[in-house]
Amino acid sequence: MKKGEKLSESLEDYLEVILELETTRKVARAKDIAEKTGVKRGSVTSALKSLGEKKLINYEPYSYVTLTPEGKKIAEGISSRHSILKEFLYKILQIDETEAEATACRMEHAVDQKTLDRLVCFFDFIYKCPRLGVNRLQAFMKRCGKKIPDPATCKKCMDSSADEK
Amino acid sequence: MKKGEKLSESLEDYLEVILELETTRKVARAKDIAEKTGVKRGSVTSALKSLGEKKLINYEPYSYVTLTPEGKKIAEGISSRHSILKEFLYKILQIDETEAEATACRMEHAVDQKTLDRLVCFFDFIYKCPRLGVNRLQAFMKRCGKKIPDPATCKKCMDSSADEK
DNA sequence: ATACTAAGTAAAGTATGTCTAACTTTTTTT
DNA sequence: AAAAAAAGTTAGACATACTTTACTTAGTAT
Repeated sequence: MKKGEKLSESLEDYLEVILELETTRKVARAKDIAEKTGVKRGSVTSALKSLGEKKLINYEPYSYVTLTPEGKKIAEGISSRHSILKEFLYKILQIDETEAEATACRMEHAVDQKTLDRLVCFFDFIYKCPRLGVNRLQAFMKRCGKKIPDPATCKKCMDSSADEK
Repeated sequence: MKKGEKLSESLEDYLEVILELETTRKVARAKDIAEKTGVKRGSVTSALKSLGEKKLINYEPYSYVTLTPEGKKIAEGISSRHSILKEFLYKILQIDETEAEATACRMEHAVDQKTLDRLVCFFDFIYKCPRLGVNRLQAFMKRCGKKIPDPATCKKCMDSSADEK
């Protein structure tokens, strides 16, 4: 698996699921992979063969699979993308958790490393800038679309202490 | 084209490009579509047939194509997703324009309407909240990863007027 | 230990979406 | 108006990724 070649979204999903299963149940079995990814068992076999050829998993027919170091690195990368995106959707945009989860799943294949780095940096600002106050943003997002603060509200807010709710 | 069925990423891309060509050159021709999408002419023909069957474009062999009202609605939706995502990447995360463009292209197929609505709402806060001051956030993002403000800097910022650079 | 059941695999079929190469239609040039 | 060029189409091939059905292997229970 050369660095230049990039995995299909489908194979990325398999790796992510395998990592999750390895973590929660020690080993990943085809049946569980099928359930988690929502595909049939037969499809899993093909995917595992493909991942095995790419040296991303240790695959022996009729046995459970484990990630190779290379595969694990990739899986962890995807998982990290997922978490960061979900955090943005859930914590910043205040989208409900289930939906945030699903959208993060779709987005995780589309973002590159730079965007993620920037997102993390962005979180840093949002969470730490005392002038902003993350609660203030979150409160605004929660009533998103309902009403935009009028100038008077803004003035009041400006005069208040930064750390308050 | 029922509301429930959703287009493949590929077909979404074609619609988006067709809209763009209709806008900039009045009509969309297969050759231009091929260039914009980066596929060969033969592939475009197949895609156009498929879009034609779905009543999203008016397709007659050997003629240029136009979007049906339904197709236009979808294309505009995708285009809007693209713009909003690009704005987030470019204006907020301060990713350079070319890269923001490319990433938005990949992400536009993954986000749903709710996420977009929230993003727009989020922009509203970021741009309008005088306490935050969008310039402050942008300045922070520009030097992203270089250094995080120390408490002293924060204090100084808190004491300064909100609208300053 | 054998028979049963659950899990895994294999093969054949479907659907997308791409390419190439040959062919047809349209447009342009002369 | 005929020839040449450009644009569009068709057909066959390939890759991915999925399903279904039938078969094989592994694990469990008696």
